[in-house]
Amino acid sequence: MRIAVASTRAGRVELVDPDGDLRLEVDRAALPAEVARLEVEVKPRWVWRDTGEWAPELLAAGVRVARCHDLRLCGAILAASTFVGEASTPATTRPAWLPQGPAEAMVPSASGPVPSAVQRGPALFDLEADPVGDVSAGSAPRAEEVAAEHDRQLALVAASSRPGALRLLLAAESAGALIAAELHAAGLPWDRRVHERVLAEALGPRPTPGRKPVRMEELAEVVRLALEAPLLNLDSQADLLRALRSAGIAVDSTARWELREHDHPAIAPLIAYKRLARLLSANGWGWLDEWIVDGRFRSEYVAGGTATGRWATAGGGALQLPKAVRAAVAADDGWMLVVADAAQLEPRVLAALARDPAMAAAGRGRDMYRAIVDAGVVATRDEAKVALLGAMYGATTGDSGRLVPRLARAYPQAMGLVDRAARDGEAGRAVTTLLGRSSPLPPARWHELQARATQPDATDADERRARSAARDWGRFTRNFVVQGTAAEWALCWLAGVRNRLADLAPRSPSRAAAGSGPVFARIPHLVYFLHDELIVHTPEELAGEVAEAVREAAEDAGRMLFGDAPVEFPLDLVATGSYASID
DNA sequence: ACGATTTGCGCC
DNA sequence: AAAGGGCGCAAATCGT
Repeated sequence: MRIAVASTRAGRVELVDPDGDLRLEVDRAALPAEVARLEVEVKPRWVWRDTGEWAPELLAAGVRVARCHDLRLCGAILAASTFVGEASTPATTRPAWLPQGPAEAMVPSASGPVPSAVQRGPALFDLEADPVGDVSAGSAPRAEEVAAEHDRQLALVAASSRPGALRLLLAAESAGALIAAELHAAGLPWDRRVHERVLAEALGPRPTPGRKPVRMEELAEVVRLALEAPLLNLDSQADLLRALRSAGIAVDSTARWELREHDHPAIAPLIAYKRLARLLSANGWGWLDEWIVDGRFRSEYVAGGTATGRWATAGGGALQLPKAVRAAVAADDGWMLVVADAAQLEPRVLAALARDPAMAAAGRGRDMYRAIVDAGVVATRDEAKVALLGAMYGATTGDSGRLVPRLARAYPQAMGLVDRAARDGEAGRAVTTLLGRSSPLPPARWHELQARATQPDATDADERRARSAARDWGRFTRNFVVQGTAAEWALCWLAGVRNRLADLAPRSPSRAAAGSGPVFARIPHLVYFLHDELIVHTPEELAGEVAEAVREAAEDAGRMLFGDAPVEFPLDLVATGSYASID
């Protein structure tokens, strides 16, 4: 059973089962209680325009739903998917109240979510996104319209070339939207004192506003002496670059990887300075004050926020937590963190996706890179890693590029798959993940470049530019199929973990997690997700069962995507008090 | 003065 | 070992 949810012009909420006779209208304040009742009585799939419009207030009121269909996210997938036939009639047009185009970010506003003004294309060099017209989401839909749009999307799936795959993808994507809201509501448990200790050890005591930490001042002075530039401001890269050059260090940028190549007494302290400056500006005391409230870090997760289906975040940088501060992620008293990540996920996904028997054999054990060495393809584990990453990212030069051909001989099917994806991209065609998420098409500017290169009066420079842009886009599509399919595996894993945790829930532990909000205070709950890694915060007596649930969900995900393909997806998994880095 | 762009770097 | 894919964020710099 499904229930369409929509707000009325009078600010009330309609709940409609379009296939039955359920039809309710309630005050917004009464919504959580009504949803909770229906969740118990009929356990429907909730159908709504945007999970972000509804889930937060439900969670704040202590109500969680099991399943939903997010029309915005699913509509974006279907609009782009090559699994969906071209024969779209006027009757299958997306409604005005759903944003057009793939995966625009929706930003909250007073009148409800609206699409952000800019539609960002992939961040590929200087290619600009297509200009986008009026993308106003229009007024809020009525429940009948929500249900009709759901019907339209289901019909597209049914008429597609791979209905089963798309159904799984849409379910996983919608589950992801719920989980994103739940991660925000629960928050990541954070020990401010541990974080402050990390900062003090690295930077010295917290400086007064406007001053730099003493460790940074000391290092800056060493650099100035070594460069004989007594007044140099290290924070100005232009000044810094000039100073480096007049000290005889031939660099084209102040980037660390380039600095590292040079031997000069200023280099080591400069790199140390930059490391501290980064820690201070990204995760220093200011960040603590802004983001840690009541012992929780509440980032906003953006499910489906990137072209490949990986998530993004808005604010707080939750997906870029430096290893140095992860020790501050600490379970509440009486609770534990179950930390799990999928080891070598992307190469395993490639092996399974391509059904490459030789690479799958390497992907059967715990260490795929070691297995590639044992198979005699390359000499060292490092080479195996670099070669495999190079194959997936499209490396052509350097050691990585040099090793790729050996990989191609050993694993022709796997390399064939990514090479084909690259050729499709170079030709301006979309590529598609296992479950049906398709890559965006290159922007108009890209096509102009290609067209110009074929003109009779095209210059060498025109051709060079066009070829370079084509190859850039080919590297994007090459990586897209692997990264996107890995994101699908991870989403299925995450959704599976969520479902299994819900089954563990009824037994309540003795101690409540005080900062986790009304829904999660007494039950194991997800608190973090990072592409191929997740954390569950759990009462300690349930940690063993949670770990088992996480493992089972990973096995399920492998089967759901790849059936009996002989590739394993082993987890690195620990139950611990803190997320302190172990490697 | 202020918004947009660039640079550098954190994560996967 | 090399500088290949996807992101977000902060600060400096550029452009108006």
